[in-house]
Order: sequence, then C-alpha cells, then structure tokens
Amino acid sequence: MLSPSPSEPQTPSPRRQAVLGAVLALMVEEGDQLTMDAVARRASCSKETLYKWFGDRDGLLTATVQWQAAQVRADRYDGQALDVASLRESLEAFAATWLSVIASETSVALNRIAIGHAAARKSNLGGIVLSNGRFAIGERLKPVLEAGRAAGLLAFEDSEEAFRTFFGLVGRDIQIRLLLGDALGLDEAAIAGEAERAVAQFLALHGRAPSNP
Amino acid sequence: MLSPSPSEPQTPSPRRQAVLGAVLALMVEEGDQLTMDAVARRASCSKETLYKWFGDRDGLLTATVQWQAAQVRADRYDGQALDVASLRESLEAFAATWLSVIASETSVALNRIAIGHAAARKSNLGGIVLSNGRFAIGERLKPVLEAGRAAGLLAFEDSEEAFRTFFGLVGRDIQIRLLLGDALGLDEAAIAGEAERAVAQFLALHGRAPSNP
DNA sequence: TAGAAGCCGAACCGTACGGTACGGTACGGA
DNA sequence: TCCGTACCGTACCGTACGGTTCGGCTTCTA
Repeated sequence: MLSPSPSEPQTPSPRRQAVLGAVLALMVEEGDQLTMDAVARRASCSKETLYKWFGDRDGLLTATVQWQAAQVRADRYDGQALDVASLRESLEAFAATWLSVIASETSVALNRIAIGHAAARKSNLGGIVLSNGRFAIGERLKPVLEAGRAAGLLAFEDSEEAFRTFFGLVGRDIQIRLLLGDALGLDEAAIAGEAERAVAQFLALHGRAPSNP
Repeated sequence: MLSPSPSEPQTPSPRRQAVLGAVLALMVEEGDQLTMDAVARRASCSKETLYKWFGDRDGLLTATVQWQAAQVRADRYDGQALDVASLRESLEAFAATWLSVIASETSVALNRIAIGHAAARKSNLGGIVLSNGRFAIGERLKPVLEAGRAAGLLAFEDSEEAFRTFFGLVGRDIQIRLLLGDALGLDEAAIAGEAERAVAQFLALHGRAPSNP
C-alpha cells in the first residue's frame, strides 16, 4: 500500500471547482502535457491565480485528482445481502459501476497521468489514485463479501484475497488495454454482460448456495 | 486491437543493441523524462549518431520497445497436455512467467512509457506493447487451452474469452498497482503461489477433470 | 469617494531539452 | 600516403513551458 487515504480537503469553492473541471477536461484531451497556460486559458483565469491557489503544477494536478476521486465514491451498497439473489445483484451492481468507472475517459486519463508521475517518482498521484480507486473499492466491497459469508452464502478465508479475485475477474485485461490506447468500445450492455459473467464466475469459486454445497 | 504485430526489424547491430540497452536502463531509472543527452552520455555515443540511426526521440523509444519486446517472447510451450497434471503444470509455468515479466522493472517502465505515449496520442508504443504483451501471450496460451479442451480436460466455448479469464485470475490487481507505484514485493515464491492459486481457480471454472465432471 | 483586496490578461524570465552543426579522430581501402 | 566514412564530443540554436511580475479592472467596505 502506498499512502493512507489522504486527508480530505473540504470541497473547493465553486470557482475552484470550475478550474479543476477545466484541468480534468484538458487531462482527457491532452494527457499529461497540459500546460499551465492552457489551463489558465480554458478556465479564464490568470496563471497568477493558479499559482496562488495551488502552489505549483503538481499541486494543481494533485488537487484535481483528489477532487475527481471524491466525486466517484458517492454511492454505497449496504451489504445486507440476505439471499443469494440479492447478493448476486449487489455484486453485479458493484462490478458494473466499477467497470464503467475504469472505462470512462476521465479515469483513463487520470490513471495515465498518475502512472506517469509514478514513473518520474514525482509527487504521489499514484498513491492517491490507488487509495481512491483500487483500495477504496476494496474497502467498500469487503463488507458485502463478509455479509455474504456470514449469511452462509460465500466461502473464503481472507476477504482481501477474495476481493482481489473478484477484481481480477471483473477487470481482466480491460484496464491495461484502455491505458495502452486500445479502443475496445465498452457500452452499457457490454458492461452489464461482463459484470454478470464475472459475478457468476466469482460465485462458482466462492459461492455456497444450494447449487454449490 | 490496435496494431497487427509490427513487421519485425531484424536484430540490430551489437553497437545499436548497446545503445538500446542504455535507453532501457534509463527508462527504468528515469521514466519517460530520459533525455537524448542522457542517452548519448550513457551509451558513449554522440547525439548526432542517435538521430542518424533512429530519426528522432520517438524513433529511439520505439526501437527500444520493439527490441525489448522481442527479448521477452523467447520460450514456447508446446501444449500437448495429455493429462490434467501436465496441463496444470503448463498453465502454472505460463502464469509464473507472465507474472515475473509484468513484475519486472523493465516491464513496468516500458508499460508506463507506452501509456504516457498513448495519452499524448503520439506514435504507437501502446499498440506495440500490447501486441507483444497481452496479445502475444494470448496467442501462445490459446493452443494450450485448446489442446486441453481437445483432451477433454477443459470446457469453454471461446478460447479468447477463456484466456481473458485466465489473464484476470493471474494478474488481478498486480499490474495496475505496480504501474501506479505500489511496491508490492513479489518474490519468486510469491509468484509461484499466485500462479498456483490462479490455475487452481481457472481449473475450477473451466476444468473437466474427474473431480469436476 | 477613497482605499484595499482579488483577480484577469499579458508580458517577461530562466531553463531544459529536442534537434543541428562542426571540429577532431580512428580506420579501411586505393 | 591520401581520401572517404563513421563516429565521438561539444557547442550551439530555437522553442516550449514553469513560474514571476505588473498594470489595470471590478467589487467590497467605510
């Protein structure tokens, strides 16, 4: 693990959010070589303001990543999955949400930038993305899995390990292909299909339903 | 899919290989912000030569990626897996090799750079890495899977889909974590363990051995 | 109505880096 | 012995970009 989830800076002012939104849009369009000039132009603000508000380029990027990460983890699945149907439903919803996140242009752009920074050992965008992505979702899913186990519907020893398997079954080669620029068109229906398949496989491995005594 | 496997340029001269090796080393150390100056210094050659040989910075990077990719796909598993034990063994060897590749510093550095280029929509490093990594390994593994199916040991409809599941079970969250700078220390033993676990899960899903009628 | 604060836009500075030019050396062939 | 080729090392050029400065406009407060 890289960084313990970073201290949440309270939501920025609307004006700042507009700036961060501009950064995000530019990230999607231009990748990491977005310039401070471009940001200022896009956000109709002066570079001076950017530097006053965010310190330097890295600060701006970090703020953007944190802000966007906060957007994502909105919904919450309280995991009282009592029967296998509702458990399956929860898991599928989880998988579908997660897939549509990692398939979104924003997520791809963000991850690319964070990876670039990890390469340069600059700042800690990688850690931020990781703790708001992979680890955050793990912490959200584990209670569901544990509830499933408590209800006798799932069998596993380590919920972290079970989650990693779930992660692999859902994501497969999708994220790396998107990051590398492969344009696999994942529409809503495809995502639903993937989610269903992944959950079926996960239940085949860890399920304990009547059909899997 | 991005690019049909690129036309293989025959192995470069030893001198050029030395240069490419220097680039590779610098990629690992510095990430994408390796400079032409640094390469020239490291390889004890003049920048003029670099430009004469490789055209421009992009050409140098591309040549390096292609060269390194050629190194990787050396071994070959001819998949006459007759019994379940040898099939399992083949799959485990496959998984372990693949894991040690994606966990290597070189692979991480290369993927990071290719991802950066995909972000900038420059050149096609992403396509090259993809077709020499993810797709190349797919083409190598599928015959094994199909042999297993022919021998009645595996059950699946689409070998591409089966491979993707295998890929997910093996890689799980490892590659993305490494790319983002998470330092999960994967030693030989851990890799072997991961490979064994992944294959066991894969066989649980697609196996047809006596234990899984 | 004067001042202060916050911000925009534009000009500016320094530097890093891609790419080029050039002098100097080693070597192989006539 | 002389020339051509290939290369190294270094100096150089142009530009892009991070960061700073400054003049002027608006808004708020007294």
